[in-house]
Amino acid sequence: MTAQPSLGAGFARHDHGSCIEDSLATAEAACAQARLQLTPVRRRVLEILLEAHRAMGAYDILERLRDEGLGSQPPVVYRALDFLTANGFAHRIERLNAFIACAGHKAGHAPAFLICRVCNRVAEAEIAPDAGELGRAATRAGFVIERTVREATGLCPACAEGGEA
Amino acid sequence: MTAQPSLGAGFARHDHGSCIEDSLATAEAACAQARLQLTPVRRRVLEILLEAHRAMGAYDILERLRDEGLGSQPPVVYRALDFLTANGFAHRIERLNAFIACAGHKAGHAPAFLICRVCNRVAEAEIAPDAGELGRAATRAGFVIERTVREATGLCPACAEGGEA
DNA sequence: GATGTAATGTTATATAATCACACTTGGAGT
DNA sequence: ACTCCAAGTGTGATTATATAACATTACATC
Repeated sequence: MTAQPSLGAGFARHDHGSCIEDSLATAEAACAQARLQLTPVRRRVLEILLEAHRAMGAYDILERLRDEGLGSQPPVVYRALDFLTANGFAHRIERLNAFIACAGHKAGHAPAFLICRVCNRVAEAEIAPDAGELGRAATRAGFVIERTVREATGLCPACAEGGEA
Repeated sequence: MTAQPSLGAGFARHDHGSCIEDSLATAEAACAQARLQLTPVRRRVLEILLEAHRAMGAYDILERLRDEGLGSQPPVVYRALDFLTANGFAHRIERLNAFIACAGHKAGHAPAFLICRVCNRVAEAEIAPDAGELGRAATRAGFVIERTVREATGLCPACAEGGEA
């Protein structure tokens, strides 16, 4: 879980600098709208996730915060991450016990993730909440879905092409 | 993660005693076939999972093993779980950091899970490997899927009916 | 019976997450 | 201005989950 420079969402290159600013601005607007407080710690954690543009472990983030004097104990980062994930600004990747900034932020969406096991980059894909066989299976079983986890591990285009494994 | 008596797969009642025996027999046959060793520890861990018939944490299982003198340190249970999951006899539920016996065991299947957040029971549903939007998203992105995680959290029929939350 | 491989035993440690409680701050009501 | 409350933060300790590293055993094969 080392921090490295990165390419983009969907494994495609894009204008990274502006995407950070845009996302932050969107988050700020959304918070103002919903009377949520994007406090310094919360804002900085989101920013760190946006800059990394890949999944980061809570303790990796904490290390950065510590360097910057913004907090030094685990609860600091976990509280910020709780806030960010609860409000859709970031997502938890269960498979990695890690977190990633939300790409796109449409309210109430059900994201799916493609995780490259080599370069560790993560792409986010939008998916209808109860779509697909998971939803059908739930209906069949009389199960009420509240949240879904859809994560695929494998090889991203770049890593699949180069020496894979 | 306390062990409790339970009902069944798919949240439906079924003959539990025989389902344990059947699954164990199937596992034994499969191991014999594939020249895999279903050693005492491995067999017992599978049995524990089958009896619980719900997701169990590794340390819950370890506690049982310890009581029975079958092993007392974490690596014991993790190695057994690695074996069982690698060979399709059990599955890891990422969302819960827990494990569950496989219901059905068809080779090379891609299971999905319905997890009740109240009673903690888990139902397993069979799903085509790259089916659905996750597969389509991967194709679009040029991503090679090796493994998928599909887990839905919510309310099982019984808990949805009674006082939910 | 020497050798190789798979499995197990055991100690220590790494990694992830939460609890519990004190403190600060900024607004609402008076 | 004062009190109160709620949200957020600081901090130390603890719990939960998982792996590393290395010694030992068990068994098959030659």
